[in-house]
Amino acid sequence: MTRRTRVRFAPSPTGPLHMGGVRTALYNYLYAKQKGGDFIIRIEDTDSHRFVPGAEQYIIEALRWCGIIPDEGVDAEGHVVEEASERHPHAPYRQSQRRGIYRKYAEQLVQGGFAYYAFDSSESLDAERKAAEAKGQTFIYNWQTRGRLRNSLTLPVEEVARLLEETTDWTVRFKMPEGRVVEMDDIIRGHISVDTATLDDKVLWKRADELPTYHLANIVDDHLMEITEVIRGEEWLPSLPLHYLLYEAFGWERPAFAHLPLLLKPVGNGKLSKRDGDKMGFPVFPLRWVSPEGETSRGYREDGYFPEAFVNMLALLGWNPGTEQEIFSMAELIEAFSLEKVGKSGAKFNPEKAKWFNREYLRMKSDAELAGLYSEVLAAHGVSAPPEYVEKVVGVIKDRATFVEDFWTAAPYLFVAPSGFVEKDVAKFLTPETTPCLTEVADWLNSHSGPHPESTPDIESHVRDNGWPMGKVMNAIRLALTGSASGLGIHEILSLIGPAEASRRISYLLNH
RNA sequence: GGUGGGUUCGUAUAACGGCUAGUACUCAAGAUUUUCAUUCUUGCAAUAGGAGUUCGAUUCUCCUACCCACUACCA
Repeated sequence: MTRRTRVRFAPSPTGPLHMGGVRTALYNYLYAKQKGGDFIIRIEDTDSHRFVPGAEQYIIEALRWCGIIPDEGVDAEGHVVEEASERHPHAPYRQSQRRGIYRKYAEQLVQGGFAYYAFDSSESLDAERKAAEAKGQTFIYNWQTRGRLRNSLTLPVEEVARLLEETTDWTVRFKMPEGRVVEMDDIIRGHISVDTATLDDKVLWKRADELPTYHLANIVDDHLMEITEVIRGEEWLPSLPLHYLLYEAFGWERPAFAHLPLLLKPVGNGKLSKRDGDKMGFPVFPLRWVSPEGETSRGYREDGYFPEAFVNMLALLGWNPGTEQEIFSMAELIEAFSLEKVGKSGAKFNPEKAKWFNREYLRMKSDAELAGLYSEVLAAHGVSAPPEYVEKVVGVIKDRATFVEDFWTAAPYLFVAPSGFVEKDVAKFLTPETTPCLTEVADWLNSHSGPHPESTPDIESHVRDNGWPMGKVMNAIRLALTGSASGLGIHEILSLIGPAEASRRISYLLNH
């Protein structure tokens, strides 16, 4: 009998979730949905020192914006569930609120001889590290050193009992075996083997704050929450042997593992970091983030990206369908996704491609939907216009935009008369040759502004019939209508703003 | 330093061990257009290096180089 697929995204609320984290969540989500299983959110806040207020809410909101909705762990209002219910049987989903359950598992490991109590102070361990460093070596708390350190393996039983009772800065450490090769399998990377002699005795539980470290909490909760596949970032690969050993020590069936490649910065080397975005002018976060210190980082949402485009772009960063299809709805992603086709190497994020995706999605949207979005932008610029008019405008300028905001920057003149003119273009097109033509056109347009608004005067034919130089006159007219010699077709502009307004603008330019 | 992972055009990627190494983004050129943009066409551009296995290697093995991650009482 096969178990129901259950995967989890387990972020640590130490700051905003960056796009790499979103991708990890997305892959988990796609996998779960494809298998008809559950996608669970668990908050791994076992480090009280690094807790950042607002981060947890940010993470949930960011996922929600992307359309990544958890089945379990977060309620309909976007709050992390604290009380168990049928839908959320494993509550609470915040590890800090589960602290009571980890200690017994740590004790169980000690009883079984898989772990031990360590009483070394952080100061003494720091001193060990410094001493080793001075000799050009690295201090490792493991089979080589644990025998001379202060722990339940070296201290008398009574002393251990006393310290356990009377002191509060001790920890439980995993007793990493010294001579074993752990054979592991990764869905993406295949077979991996590691010699435990090179590994250290990781801290599993801290008496000081009565909290587990990531490793223990992770394994215990994944087991308790019946997780079937662990899909996480590549940075966890080095601790996979420990996790294998932990499952073994508990005697639990372990989930399958898949370690995702990292997201790299667009230029140079190294993983994508918060600073790259600020430096190179693209967001690394899904949503804008204002740190408790007041520092602001931009977000894809606020930069005008559609969540579908952002998700689509992210999905293809490290995964491909094996076909040449590039545009995928969430439903199509769920259908096509497979961990086997996830790449092994880190992916450099390309901001240009992200824009391309947004442009594609913008074009797929209906004029009506876009008009609704554009109206908000217009309002922000202090402009209001009838919805029918905005929709017509959108239809005309859709192809020149990547973001909704571009509708405005590409053609503000469809709503407001140009307040100034590009001097270079004025010098080039407002010449003794074109001026009389403009004067004539202004009058001609006025004569067409009256009773029949349905038909737009054919200005091109008019210019041709008069035998004027087409390019020069048309550009002079465009200059009058838009403020510069580049932009939409004259006829299109005319059909939108009307002959009367066009005539007015031409007169204005002539008096300029 | 140690351990692990990785390496196909600038970027993302495709290629049962078998066509001239394909596609998309970017870039360049041309066509179309009253301008700009769009659109269309064309082009530039890659298997990190070296051995080995094989009739044949981008693909499998080994070595080297480079890149990345981890090496905390952080996740």
